[in-house]
Amino acid sequence: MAVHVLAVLAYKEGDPVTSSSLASSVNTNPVIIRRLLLSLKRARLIDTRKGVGAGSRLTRSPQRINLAEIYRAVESHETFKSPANKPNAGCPVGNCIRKTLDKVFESAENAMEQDLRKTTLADVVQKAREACLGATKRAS
Amino acid sequence: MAVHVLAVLAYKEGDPVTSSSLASSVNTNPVIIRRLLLSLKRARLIDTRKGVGAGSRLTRSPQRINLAEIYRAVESHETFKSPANKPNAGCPVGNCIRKTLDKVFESAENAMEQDLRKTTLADVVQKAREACLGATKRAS
DNA sequence: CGAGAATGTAACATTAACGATTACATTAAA
DNA sequence: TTTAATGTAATCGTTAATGTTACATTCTCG
Repeated sequence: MAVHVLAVLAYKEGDPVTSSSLASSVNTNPVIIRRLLLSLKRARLIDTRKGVGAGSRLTRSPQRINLAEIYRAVESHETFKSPANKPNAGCPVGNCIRKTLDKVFESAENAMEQDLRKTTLADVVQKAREACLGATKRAS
Repeated sequence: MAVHVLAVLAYKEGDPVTSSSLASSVNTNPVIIRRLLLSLKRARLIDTRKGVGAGSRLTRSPQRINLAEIYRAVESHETFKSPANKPNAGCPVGNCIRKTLDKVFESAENAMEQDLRKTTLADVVQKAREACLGATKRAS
């Protein structure tokens, strides 16, 4: 969803967009969007202004924003959360496996982010546009 | 958690282990374990026998089981599920972005699995053992 | 062959996370 | 000063995951 929102912002190229219009684009509630925008603002991906005629816009050009940044801004980094369940102290494996797995998972998440880094927001917008044209042509 | 269970199985090298003892190792309920074991059995990673003195064991040596296989067996492949929310038809971006993002995420997930493939169950067990020794030494 | 021990599985309760909704104080531009 | 927008809190519903209980089934051993 975060990507969707940013894609709309990229589409509007610099014009400030309100959370209400973003919400209607994603078919959800403005408050949900605002919470999302807060995360994005914390990550300095967008810029928000308050007041009449206000809204949000990107701080950089879409070519310079990659999906890994968006992922980091939004996700809670708990794709692989070890369960809060403390393992049985009597188990010779349980006690020591946690840290080992954490390392492995961190590496896996890094690999994923590396891959996401290859795609920019501009790429997404452009490909979406192409897909759209294809669909229109097919429908006509 | 799945990895934890399999690590215990690897530790016991071939001896059948009951879901009850696995459950007490992970500090959870036998039924949870049994549900997990079903997934693992479907993926042909383990072999379960019923009846007295029964239990589960690995079908292959731990050197020949990598974490990507375990991930595939257990995870629902919805790490990035696009929200069921249908986008607003009026939004020029929303209509066409879905498929584009799905492709990107699939690629990212593949990257992650590639990374997981580098670690075998045997690696995990061995590293956990080392971590354990270190902890013991530090405590003594 | 029968008893006991284990799995397979269904039904249901509990919990946590997320989205949705409502409400309201705050801010800033016109 | 008015008004449109954000920031934020409180609450509710839904869904998924876990936990729990229960029971039929299956297998092995005596």
